[in-house]
Amino acid sequence: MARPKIGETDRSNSTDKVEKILQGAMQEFLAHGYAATSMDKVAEAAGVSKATVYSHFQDKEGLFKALIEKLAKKRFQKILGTQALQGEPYIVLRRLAKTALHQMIDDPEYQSFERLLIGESARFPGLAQIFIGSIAKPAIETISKYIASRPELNIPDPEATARILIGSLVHFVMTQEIMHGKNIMPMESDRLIDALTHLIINCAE
Amino acid sequence: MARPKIGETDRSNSTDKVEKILQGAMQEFLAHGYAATSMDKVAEAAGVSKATVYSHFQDKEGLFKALIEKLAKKRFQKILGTQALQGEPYIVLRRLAKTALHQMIDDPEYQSFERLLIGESARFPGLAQIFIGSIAKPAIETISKYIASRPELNIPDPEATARILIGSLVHFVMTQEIMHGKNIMPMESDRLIDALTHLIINCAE
DNA sequence: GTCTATATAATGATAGAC
DNA sequence: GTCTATCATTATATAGAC
Repeated sequence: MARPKIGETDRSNSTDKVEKILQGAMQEFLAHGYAATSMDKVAEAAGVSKATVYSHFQDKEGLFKALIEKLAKKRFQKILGTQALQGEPYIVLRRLAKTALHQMIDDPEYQSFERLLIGESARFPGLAQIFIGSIAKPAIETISKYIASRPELNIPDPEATARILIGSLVHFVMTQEIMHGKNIMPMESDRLIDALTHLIINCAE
Repeated sequence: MARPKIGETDRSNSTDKVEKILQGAMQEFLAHGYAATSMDKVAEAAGVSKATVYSHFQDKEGLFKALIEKLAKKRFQKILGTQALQGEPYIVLRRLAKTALHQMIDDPEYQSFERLLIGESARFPGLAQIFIGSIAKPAIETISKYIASRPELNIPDPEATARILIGSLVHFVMTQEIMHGKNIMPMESDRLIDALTHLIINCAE
């Protein structure tokens, strides 16, 4: 709604529409990007009229920002819901890499989200930064702390090494899936995982 | 260059227009993306009329594809023009990483190109594949061969390791520059280079 | 080959009925 | 709050003059 008042009891009717609009917006923006998505299509996908969309969101840009922030929060929950990082590095790092890789590969929504954020990162730098701050940064910090907690790994810069780990995985999904390179330069994901764990673990020896 | 046709007069004028159109298209598409770029703006940026644009390119999609293919070729030249990979791994890998990283960081056109290709990789999968085949694949192959040529590195899977190297560098530029994360999670590029060379070199010991 | 002018369609956003 | 109907603008693409 346009002006929420303090202490106002939410009308569930209205909240439902907002949710439907965000659902429709997600479908359209993720499929076609920002500029190629029309408010008519959003309204149609949401099952409401266009005027209703404009009664809940100021304009196209406002709707887009609200959607991206919602999706970033959702991803944040999904990723931080992974298993706690503790135990033998060989086990933990392999499981971490395998889990993260397959979560990205098996999730078309994640891939569309990446396309959208990167594609619009010039027009909406603040939204890309929300993604960085709420997803990439905590992920790197978590891994960095784990690496630092295992002195037997003998890694002088845990944070930089965490970036190498994450960067390798994300870029693998970027080339193979998001940019459709898996038929042009195929590689089993296990080979990447093996090579990564080899680099990180065997360095200590 | 252009194929000379019998009886054609004034062909250099026409070729000039094509070049001007592609220049204008580059400026607009790189700045605003595919959908948000109008043929009017392309014509204006190129200094020609819109009808002239349509006389040389079938439609917006055709112009876009021609531009991306041209840019991919240009990048291909630019990247393969790097120094030959031979010599001591510590020297070669550090120089490679440093050069590649700064070429990407100091090149806004590259960053816009990445935004464009990834953002449009759902609508134009073939164009993303051209990029993969003409840039990412040869780069990985070159590094892979170098790694394989140095058995003292003791790396069991050179190709997967080459992907880790490239992936770390590209993803670093992706988060820091393209997605504007350098103020949110800052890191000196030298730290990444140090950590990478540490992982790859010290593993052999 | 290149231009000006225009046809046709779609877009973001709003007015007013209920 | 939600809808239908509509406005003003802008888009892709083309016709016809020179």
